Amino acid sequence: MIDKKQRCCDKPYKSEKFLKICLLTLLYDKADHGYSLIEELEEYGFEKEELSVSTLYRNLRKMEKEGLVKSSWKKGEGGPQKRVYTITEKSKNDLSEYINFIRYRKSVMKRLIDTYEEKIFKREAN
Amino acid sequence: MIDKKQRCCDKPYKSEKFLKICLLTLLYDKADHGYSLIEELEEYGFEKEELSVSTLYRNLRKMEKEGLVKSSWKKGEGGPQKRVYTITEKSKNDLSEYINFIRYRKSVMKRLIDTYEEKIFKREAN
DNA sequence: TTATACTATATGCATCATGAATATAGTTGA
DNA sequence: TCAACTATATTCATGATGCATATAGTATAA
Repeated sequence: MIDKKQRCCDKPYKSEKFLKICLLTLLYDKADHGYSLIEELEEYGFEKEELSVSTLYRNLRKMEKEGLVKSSWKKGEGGPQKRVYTITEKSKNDLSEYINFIRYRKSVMKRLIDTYEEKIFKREAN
Repeated sequence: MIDKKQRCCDKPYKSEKFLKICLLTLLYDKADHGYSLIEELEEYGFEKEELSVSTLYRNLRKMEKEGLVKSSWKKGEGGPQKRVYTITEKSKNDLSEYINFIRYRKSVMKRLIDTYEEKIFKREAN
C-alpha cells in the first residue's frame, strides 16, 4: 500500500503536487533554470494557459525553502542572470516515492475511465 | 487533438475538476445525495484526509449553479432531509469529453513515469 | 429524560495558491 | 533610441480549501 501522505506537498489532489514532481523529474539528471523549465513542462500538459510564469517561479522558490532543490546564480550568456536549480540528494532519493504516488493517481484515473465505459455499455445495451 | 479548455472547470490541473468529473460519473446512472457520495468517492482516492465535507457540499452547490446537476429535497428515512442530485442531460452528453480529458491527463502521467524510469535506468547503467 | 452519537447539509473565517499585471534588468537588432 | 526578447520577482485581487461551528432530525444508552 502506497503512503499517500508522502511529503512534497501535503494535498495530493493539488495541481501544485504534480507540478513539483514534474520539476523534480526534469531536474533529476541536470541543473536547469526557470525560464527553460517552462518549455520542458509543456510535455506534461503545462501549456501557457495552464501555468503562469509567476506560479512557476513561486513554486521553485518554495521548493528551495522546503529543501527539495538548491539554486545558484549563473551569469547570463547574452541576457540577464539565471537562477539555476539543482535537485538535492534527499529529493533524488524521495522521487521514487513521489513517482509511486503518480502511479497511484494514474490507476485511480483508469478506474474512473473504466467505470464510465461500463456505464455507457450498460446504457447502450438497453 | 483534445480540447483541454472543455468546460466543467476552466483550470484542468485543479483538483476541483477531477472531483467534478468523478461526481458526474457517479451520478451518470443514478441520483444520489452528498453524504452518500462521500463514501463512493473513496474509490477515486478521496479519503477523509483528501476531501473535507465542506468542500464536497460546496462543489455540489456550485455544480448546480453551473447547470451540471439539479437537486431536490427528499424526506429523511430515520434522519434529516437529503438533497438528492441528478445529472442534467447536458452534462450527460458532455461527460464523454470530460472523460477524454481524464484520458489525456492519464497519458501525461504515463509520460512522466516513463521519463523517470528511463533516467533511473541510465543512472544505473553507469 | 438527558446525553451522546450518528446522519445530513450549510456557512463563517483564516489561510493559501493562483493569474494578471507590473517592475526590474541585461542584450540584441532595427 | 526604441522595441523585442530573455529572465526573475512581487503586488494585488480573487477564489478554493479545511476547520470549526450551526442546525436539525433520529436512535439509543445511561
